[in-house]
Amino acid sequence: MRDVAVRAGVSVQTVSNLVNERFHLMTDKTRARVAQAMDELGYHPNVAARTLRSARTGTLAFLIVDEGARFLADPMTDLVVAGIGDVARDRDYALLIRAARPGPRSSALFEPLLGNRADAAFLFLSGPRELRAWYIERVAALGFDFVAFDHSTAPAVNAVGADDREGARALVTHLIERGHERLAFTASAAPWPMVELRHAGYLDALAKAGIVRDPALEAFAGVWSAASGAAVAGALLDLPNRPTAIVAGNDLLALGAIRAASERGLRVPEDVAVAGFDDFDFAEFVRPPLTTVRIPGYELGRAAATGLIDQLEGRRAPGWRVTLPVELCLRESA
Amino acid sequence: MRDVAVRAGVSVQTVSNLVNERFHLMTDKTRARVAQAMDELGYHPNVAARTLRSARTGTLAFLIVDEGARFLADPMTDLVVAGIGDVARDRDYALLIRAARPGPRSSALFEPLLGNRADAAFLFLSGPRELRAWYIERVAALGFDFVAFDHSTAPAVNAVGADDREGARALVTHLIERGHERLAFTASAAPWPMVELRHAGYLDALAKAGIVRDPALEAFAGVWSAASGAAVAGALLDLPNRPTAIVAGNDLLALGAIRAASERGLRVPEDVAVAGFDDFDFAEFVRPPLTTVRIPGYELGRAAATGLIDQLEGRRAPGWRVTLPVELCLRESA
DNA sequence: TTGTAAGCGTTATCAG
DNA sequence: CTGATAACGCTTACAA
Repeated sequence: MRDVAVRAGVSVQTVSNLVNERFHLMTDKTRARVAQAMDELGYHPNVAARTLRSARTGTLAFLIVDEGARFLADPMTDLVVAGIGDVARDRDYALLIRAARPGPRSSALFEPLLGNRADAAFLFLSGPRELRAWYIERVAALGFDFVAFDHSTAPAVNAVGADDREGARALVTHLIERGHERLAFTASAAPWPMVELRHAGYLDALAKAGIVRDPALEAFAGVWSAASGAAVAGALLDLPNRPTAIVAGNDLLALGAIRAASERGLRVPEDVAVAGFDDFDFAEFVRPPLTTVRIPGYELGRAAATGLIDQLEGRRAPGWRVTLPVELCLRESA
Repeated sequence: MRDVAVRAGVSVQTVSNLVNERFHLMTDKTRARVAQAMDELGYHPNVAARTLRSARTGTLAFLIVDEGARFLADPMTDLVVAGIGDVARDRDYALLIRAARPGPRSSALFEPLLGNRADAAFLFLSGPRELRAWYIERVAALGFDFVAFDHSTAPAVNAVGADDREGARALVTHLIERGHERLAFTASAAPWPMVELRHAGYLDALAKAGIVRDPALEAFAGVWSAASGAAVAGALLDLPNRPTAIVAGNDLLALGAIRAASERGLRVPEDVAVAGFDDFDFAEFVRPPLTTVRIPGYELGRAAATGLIDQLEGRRAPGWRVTLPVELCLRESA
């Protein structure tokens, strides 16, 4: 920066002013001269120095607690990150991604915040509810701005989520209206906030229809993959009194369930109905096309990023929440 | 850090030494005392200050040039990023993601590097070959360490890729052996290095079998989605002399092609064979199960990250390349 | 409108 | 082994 100042024959102060778009503090001529000098020298401001001085990084951290090693291989996670990424880019923020396992309580997840690498954070948490709560309390206690993708938090916490519970309710009610009475629910072993909501909605619908809940039909096992879904659904279908409908925690699991059914010579949806959640790109194109609940992951990411940046820039007061509607996609599988 | 030093009754220098694991520069007793002081004060090193002083960020940038707004919604991209992310985490690097559109040549993509936000970069480029080459030359000229996911580069450039060409050759040869002579090839409108290789392999196999290439059967249109794949494949299937096999640029496109076929009352694979690339999670579970070429995206990411970090840490000389084998997955669709 | 100088929290140098 | 001191490149008072 000093070089630029020298070359343009001004003070570093003026160069700094230009970089920070305080144009009213200089004549147009000066501005042009400095701009030219910056160009000629290929000058680029040093983010570290700026951060050190201003305690502002221009970076947002996406903090994820996930069981799997390949956490970014999950389609829903990706959709959310994509939404955040687009907004961040448009509003000139960088995005830093950091993952931790849902193991022992540790602040390692917050390194980007603690080390002054990021101004604020997105919390995408899985694991037991108390552990999630601990993370949220911790980051709040540290005084950072953040938003959680978790509606089961204190109202003061910024939160973004979809109406998974209502979606599950609608889906299961639909199945019940189609005459199903033995409805299974499957999800991964690792707890996720949205899955808890889906499960709650499932129970809501059963209760409302007066169907007694059968724990044998609720399986929380494996991971979020089609292969895992096939194994879990297979076990359910091998039950002496097998379910007539399987509500899978997401579309990948549903895909596995369809496979498990066909391996057993069962037709979908005639012998067993299968439904999923998320409406991933492939859902409409598999056979039979998947009945599912569309979760607007990309839009969730956008909403979270917009809210957080607004708050950082003083345009929104903390304590906001966003709940996005979901859409029941009735296709052929259920 | 000064607070810690005061509390422990040592100099800041000693604290710095501890933080940087130069344990031989202090007695065990000092070390314990400083560690305790750090703990009590909840001290955390400031990354900006360290970066400013040491010109090292501990951050790697993933730079992607992609047409789509939702660039992170692409499964292959995600797999690669997941592989990078895991290695980065294990070796204590943060990952910064930055995207740009393949529009006018601009250095905006390199902001993380130029602004000293990252030490090195992964280049995941799409777009016309000259544009990709321009980006690579540019970042090389700027003197940063980087690795490209692109084998069509000068040998001095670090590159990581899969053997897409050989995979395509094997796949198409298989189809030809099954008696197909009218083989279509589809891909998105936006060029990608790996797709160029797949297309080249397709042409290799045709040439070897003495089949004359028919440009009418090669469609580069739309985006990487099942819906887009259905449209493109549909057009091909409506041709007066329609192909008997469709080699889709990836599995999503293949899924769309299967849908397009079934909409036209064509059976897969009896009336038209369909094959894809990538072997996404769902490929094995759709109906009919997809014949595809497995591209080890996650492993590509790991290889790139491992190589780049090794190089940064002086354990590998620049100019390395990694080519990972692919696997032909013969299932029922072709 | 421009210039000067202090200081952000580290690390490196060099003397004790 | 420890302590003082000078950078790193920028922002921000405050002075001119």
